[in-house]
Amino acid sequence: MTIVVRVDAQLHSALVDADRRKTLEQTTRWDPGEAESRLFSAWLEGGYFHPPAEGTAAENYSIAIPPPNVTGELHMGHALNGAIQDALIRINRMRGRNTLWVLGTDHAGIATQAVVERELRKQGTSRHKLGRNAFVERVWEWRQKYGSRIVEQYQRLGASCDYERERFTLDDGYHRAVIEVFVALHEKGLIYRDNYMVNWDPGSRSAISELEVESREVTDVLYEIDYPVEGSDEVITVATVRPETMLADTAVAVSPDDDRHRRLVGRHCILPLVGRRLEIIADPHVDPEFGSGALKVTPGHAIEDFEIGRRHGLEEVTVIGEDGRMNAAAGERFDGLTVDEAREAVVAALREEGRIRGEQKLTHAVPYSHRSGERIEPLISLQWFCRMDELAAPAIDVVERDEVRIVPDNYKRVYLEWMRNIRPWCISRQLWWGHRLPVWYCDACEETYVTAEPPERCGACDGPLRQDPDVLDTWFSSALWPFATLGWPDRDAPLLSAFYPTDVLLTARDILFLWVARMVMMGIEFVGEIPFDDVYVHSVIQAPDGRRMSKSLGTGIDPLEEVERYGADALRFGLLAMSSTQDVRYSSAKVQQGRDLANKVWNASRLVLLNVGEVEPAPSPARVEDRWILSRLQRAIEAVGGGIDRYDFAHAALDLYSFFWSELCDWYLEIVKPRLYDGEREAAATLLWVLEQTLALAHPLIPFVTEEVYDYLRDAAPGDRPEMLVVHPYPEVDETLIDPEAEAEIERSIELTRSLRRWRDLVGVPPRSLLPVRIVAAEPPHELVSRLARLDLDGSSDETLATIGPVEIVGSAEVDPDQARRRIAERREALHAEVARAEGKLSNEGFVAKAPQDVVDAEREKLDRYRAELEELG
RNA sequence: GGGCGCGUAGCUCAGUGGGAGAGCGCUCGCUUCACACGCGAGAGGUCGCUGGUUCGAAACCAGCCGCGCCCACCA
Repeated sequence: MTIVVRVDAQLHSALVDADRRKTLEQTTRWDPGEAESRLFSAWLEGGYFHPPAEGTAAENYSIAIPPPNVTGELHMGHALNGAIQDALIRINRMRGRNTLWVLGTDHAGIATQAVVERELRKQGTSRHKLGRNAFVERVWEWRQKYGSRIVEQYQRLGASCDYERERFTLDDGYHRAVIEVFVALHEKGLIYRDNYMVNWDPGSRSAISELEVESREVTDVLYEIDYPVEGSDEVITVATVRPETMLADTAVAVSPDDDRHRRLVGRHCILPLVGRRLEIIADPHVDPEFGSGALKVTPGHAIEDFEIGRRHGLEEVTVIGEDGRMNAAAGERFDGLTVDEAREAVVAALREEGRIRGEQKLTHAVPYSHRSGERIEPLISLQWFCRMDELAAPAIDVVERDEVRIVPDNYKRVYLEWMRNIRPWCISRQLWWGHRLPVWYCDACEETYVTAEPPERCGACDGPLRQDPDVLDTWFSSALWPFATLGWPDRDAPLLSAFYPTDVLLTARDILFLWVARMVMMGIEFVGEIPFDDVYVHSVIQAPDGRRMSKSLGTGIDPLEEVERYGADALRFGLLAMSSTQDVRYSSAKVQQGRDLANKVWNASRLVLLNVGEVEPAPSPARVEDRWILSRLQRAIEAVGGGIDRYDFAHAALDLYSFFWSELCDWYLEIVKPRLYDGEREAAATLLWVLEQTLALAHPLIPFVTEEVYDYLRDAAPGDRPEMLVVHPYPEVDETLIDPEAEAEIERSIELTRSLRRWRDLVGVPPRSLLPVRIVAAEPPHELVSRLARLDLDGSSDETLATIGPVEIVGSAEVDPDQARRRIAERREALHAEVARAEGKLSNEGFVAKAPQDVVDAEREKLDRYRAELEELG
C-alpha cells in the first residue's frame, strides 16, 4: 500500500511571491471575468498582434477578416468565424511566423443608410430634408459613435487581430483603390452603362444585384384573363399573378410548337382597359402546358418578358415607378395607386368587363430584397454594369487547378458552376452612403467623363460637369478587401509585399459568390495574384431548435452573453467543438464543456504548480508512466496541431479535451501524485514539461486560461522562456518520445484498474475500504492498480472469489457473496458470447482466407484471451 | 426543374469496410487534502426503411421515406 506523504508544498515550490501563491492556493475556480480583459490588454501592450511589414508573403502568415458591417453586432456566426481565424493566427504566430490578421469593417451601404435613416425619422427629419452632404456627414458621425462596437466585441473573444491597422471600406486609401479599379475596368470596356432590366428594391429605392435577391414561396391568385382577338369573336386567354402589369403589355406570346394557337401567330389582340393592339408572337420560352399556353408579355416589368421583348423588338412600356406606385402611363384611373391597390382596381375593372375567365391559387417562388425584405419590382432602368466573363476566366482556372483550394471540395463545384454561368453585375446603387461613382456628365453636350480626377469644366463645350449621384454596390469595394487593406493601389506598399497573397479565407457558404468569387477575380486582375491559397467553408450556426438564428425570429443567442456566462475560452471551445462543414445547432452544452475544461486546466495547474520544487521543466522518463504520458502527449500534439492545420477544429478541440481530462488528469496526475508530494525531481520536471507543452498546445483554442497559468508557470519554473505564451513555440511531435510499449503497458494497467473498480462497485465494496487480493502472476501489476483500485495486496483468506487478470480477489467481510456470484455468472455469460462470436468468425473459411492477416491474428488472440479468462473463472 | 447535404443513445453530434463512440441528460455511490464547473461506477442504440456488393456494411452501391440548404425565367 502506498501511503501518501504530504510535505508542505510551500517548502517546495519556487513560487516565491507570497501574494501570488496565496491567489493560486485559494482560487479553486477559474474566473474568466477579470482575467480576460487584463490578459487581453497585456497582449495588446506587448505588440504581439502588430507584426512588422517585413519578409515575404510566402514566409509570413496572414488572414484578412471578413469585414463585419459597421452597423453590426457580433453574432454567433462572427464568433465561430473569429474563433477559427484566431486559432489559425495564434498557432502560426507561435510557430514563429510573422503573422498578420487584418481587421476592418464594411461600410455596408444599404444596411447603414437604413439605420441612420431610421434614426432621422425618429428625430422627425429625413435624409431628403438634410440633403446629401449633410446626410453623409451624419452617417460618418454615427459610424464614429457606434460603428466600432463590433471591433470591441471581437476583443472580448480574444481575437488577435492587428488593431493598430484597422481599415474601413470607405477610408481614404480604400476609396483610392475603389476608384482606380472602377476607372481601369471602364477603360478596359468591362464597365458600361446600360438601360436594362434590374431588380428594383422599393424598400431601399435602389437597384440591387441578383445575389441580393432571395426567393420566397408565396401563394398568389393566378388570374386568367381573356384578350379579344382583333377582327373575330375569339379570345386568347392569358394567365398572370400580377394583373396590374397588364397595363404595360406589348404582346402575347405562344409556343412555336403549340398547334392550338399556331393560326393566331401574326394576328393581333386588343388589350382590355387600354385598347392597345398587341401582336401575337411565337417564342420558345412559352410553355404550352402552362395555363392556356398563352403568355402576356410585359417587357417593362418582368425579366423573362424583357428578354422576349428584346428578341422580338417589342415596345417597353413602364407603368410602375421607382417609388412602387403606378405612373401616368398606367392611365388616369390607376395613376398614383400603389401596386397592391392597382391590382385590386385592375381586377375589378376587368371583372366589370367580363374579362376574368377564372382564378386559382398558385404557390410559386417570388423574389424579395435580401436587405429591405420587400418584394422586388423588376424595372427597366439606366444603370452601370460590370461584365464578368472576362474576369471570371482566370478565376475559374485557378480553382480548377487548386491554386485556390476550396475546402470542402464540393463547394469547388458550386463555385465553378456559378462562375461558368456568370452574368453581368449591376454595380450602381441609388444610395448616398458609399463610394460615389467617378463619373461626370456634361448636360450641355452629353459628354461623359470616367476618371479619378475630373476636369473643372467640360473639355468639349466648356459646360459645367455634374457627378453621377449613384454609389457603388458595397460588394464592389469588398471584392478588393485582401489587397486594398494592405496598401494597394500603392504597388510598393510594404504590407502588400509582406502579406499578399493571404493564406486562407474563412467564411460560411452564404457569401461564396457575393464575396469570395469576386475577390478571386479582382485579386488576379489587379495584383496579378490570387488573394488566398485556401478557402475554408465552415458551419452556419443554427438556433438550438434548428431554425435560423435571427433577432427578428427571437432565435438569436448573443455570443457576448455567453462570454459573460461561461467565459471567452468556453465559447471559443464550444463553437469550435460543434463546428464542421455542415450546419450545426447551437449547443450551450458544448460551451459548458469548454468552461469545465478551462476550470480543469486551472485546477490541474494549481496542483502541479503548488507542488513542484525548483526544477526545470524537462522530459525525464524515469518510469513507464512518464514514458506513457510523454508518448500520449505526442499523439495529442499530432491530433490538436494537425487538426487545426487540417481545418478540423472540432476534432482538435475534442482531442485536446480528452487528452487533458482523461489522460493527463484522470490518470497521470493520479499516478504521479505520491511522487510529486514526495518531492521527486524527475516527476516534477516531467510534469512541468508536460504542463508547459499542453498549455502551448491548447493556447490557440483557449488562449486566456492558458496564458494566465503560463504566467504562474514562468514564476515557478526556472529557465528562459518567452514572456507570454502567445509567442511561446508551438509544440511539435518528437518522434523519439513516442513509446508504443509504454502506451500498451499503462493501457493494460488502466483496463485492469477499471475492471477491479467495476467489481468493487457492483459487488458492494464500500469506496473507502481496501479490497483484499492476492497476486497470481509472476509480474505484479503496476503500483497504480493497487492504489487506484484500493487493493490490499496481503489478502489472506483461502477463498478465491474471482480472478481478474493477474489479481485474485479473496473472500472478505465486505463482499456480498451473492453479488459476487452473480457478477461472475454475468461475466462468464459475456465471455461465452464473445468466444462464440470469435469462433464463428474464425470457422468461416471466407474470413480466414480473405481477411487481412493481422485482422485474423487479432481475432485469434482475442479468442485465446477470452478462453483463458473463462478458464480462470472456473 | 437541377444540384448539394443530412437521418447513429432521451438531446447535440463524432465515427465512413473488421467487435457501436463523446459531451450533456439519466441511475447508483463518494465532502478521497487540484477541481462538486469534481471523483468512481452504471443503464441506455434492429446506426431511417428495403434490396444489393463483400468472408464481413453504421460505413460502399441502388431504390424508397423524412428533413434541410443552394441554384433556376413556367407566367
